[in-house]
Amino acid sequence: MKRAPTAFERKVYAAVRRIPRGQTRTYAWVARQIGKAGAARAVGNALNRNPYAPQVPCHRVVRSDGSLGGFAQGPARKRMLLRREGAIC
DNA sequence: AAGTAAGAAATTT
DNA sequence: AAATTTCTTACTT
Repeated sequence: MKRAPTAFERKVYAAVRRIPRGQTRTYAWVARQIGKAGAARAVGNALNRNPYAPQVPCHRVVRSDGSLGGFAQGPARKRMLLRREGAIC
């Protein structure tokens, strides 16, 4: 299972990593930061295969509606992390 | 290389 | 809420 991190993934990780603790961003927001507005889905894909799990706070990325959407580790995990950061509380 | 399948979204009606 | 659209990666041929 070797996958080479592409430029797209790299940008996604960088953008998500920039998210300050206690705040959430939307997939569209990240997609726009990397210059691929509209690729929100692709962003989710990159996070799903994120080889930088502890580096990339994918749990800080939520949908535009404020819903958690999906999560590789489970939505419960995301909810807990966000609650701890006070992002949704 | 080309085509197909799937993925955690967003937008529009 | 349902249907449609859009982007990228991975697998298969």
